[in-house]
Amino acid sequence: MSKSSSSTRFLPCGRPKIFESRQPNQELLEVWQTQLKSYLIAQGLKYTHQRWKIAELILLTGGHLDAQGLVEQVKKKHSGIGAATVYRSIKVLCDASILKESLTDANGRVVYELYDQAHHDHIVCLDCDEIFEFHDEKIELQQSAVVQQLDFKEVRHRHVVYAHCSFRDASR
Amino acid sequence: MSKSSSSTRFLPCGRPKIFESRQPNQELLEVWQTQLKSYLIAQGLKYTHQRWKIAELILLTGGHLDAQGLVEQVKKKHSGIGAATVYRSIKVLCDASILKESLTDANGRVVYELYDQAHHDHIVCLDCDEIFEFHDEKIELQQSAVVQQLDFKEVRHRHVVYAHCSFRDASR
DNA sequence: ATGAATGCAAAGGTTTTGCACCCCC
DNA sequence: GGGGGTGCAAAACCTTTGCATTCAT
Repeated sequence: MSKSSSSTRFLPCGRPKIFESRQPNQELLEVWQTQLKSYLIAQGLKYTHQRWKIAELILLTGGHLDAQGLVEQVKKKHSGIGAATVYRSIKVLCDASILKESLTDANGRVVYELYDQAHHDHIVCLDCDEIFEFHDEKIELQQSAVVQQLDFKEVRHRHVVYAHCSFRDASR
Repeated sequence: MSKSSSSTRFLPCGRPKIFESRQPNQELLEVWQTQLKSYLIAQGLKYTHQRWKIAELILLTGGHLDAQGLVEQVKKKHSGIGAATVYRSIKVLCDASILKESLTDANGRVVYELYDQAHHDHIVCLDCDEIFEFHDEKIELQQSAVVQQLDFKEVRHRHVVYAHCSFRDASR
């Protein structure tokens, strides 16, 4: 199907780009579209062109975006859609379990990502701002133990490591 | 010295208040004042009344404050000091290793805390917004291992658990 | 048809910046 | 005395809100 992945690509920090951003195929897009429609109908809300275009853009991007970044992307591809609609849609998409807040980036902005993923934590590359995911069961278990011992009931957590990339060109 | 700690106090969520906020004594305040002066001199910057008053207020509060909260506290106690100076001072105090960003609270605001502390992570109580600290060596070690294995060099991390308090009044 | 959603613009809230004046060294 | 620091106000940003209009059902 693809003919382009033979040569290795690199991130700005020099790291080989191993993980391609998720590129949902048409089928998957339709699954999500159905999910959005169902949610909206169930809530007595309306399935609008704008809501789907915004969701689609997020799904196709597949990565990590802050609200402002999303506004810009939307403006670029769908100049008719206003910023207010993007902000309002972010909330709807979070409620619809299509989007979720994932972390606060190095600039203090909330970053959103697709909801449709197993829990993971993040590493923010300080050299190229790329966001990587990791999941470690030992950490999760130990965290649960600690929180429980302090008599809390966890709702959610954010574990973000800000780090330099070992691949960074040493001359820089 | 104190005559007040005989009766247990409670946080808004119902949890007994075990940890009193650090109340630096005069001696400690002077240590910090010296540290600030040294830093400023070393950088060719100036030790001003405002910078010290802001630092002192943070030190006396001892807790977790966001920028806006600090502006309000400063306005309350030192009405002559403007908001711009507070924002500018936060940066200076972070550079001087007196303050550091510690976490993002439940409202998405950056919370600052005293730098002069061993590393720890945080639990944000969703019932009363109080911020608790924890430190767990197993988690730290495992995190280092994971990050290293992915070829990153950690600069800092933030591990925040948002949780409900088991002490919360069940009737609420 | 009708109530929700949208786009626009205005308002809100927070943080930064420009500039004249002030004060620490 | 001179250069950084401060206060004020304005600007810059990001996000939310009000309202007339449009659109999905």
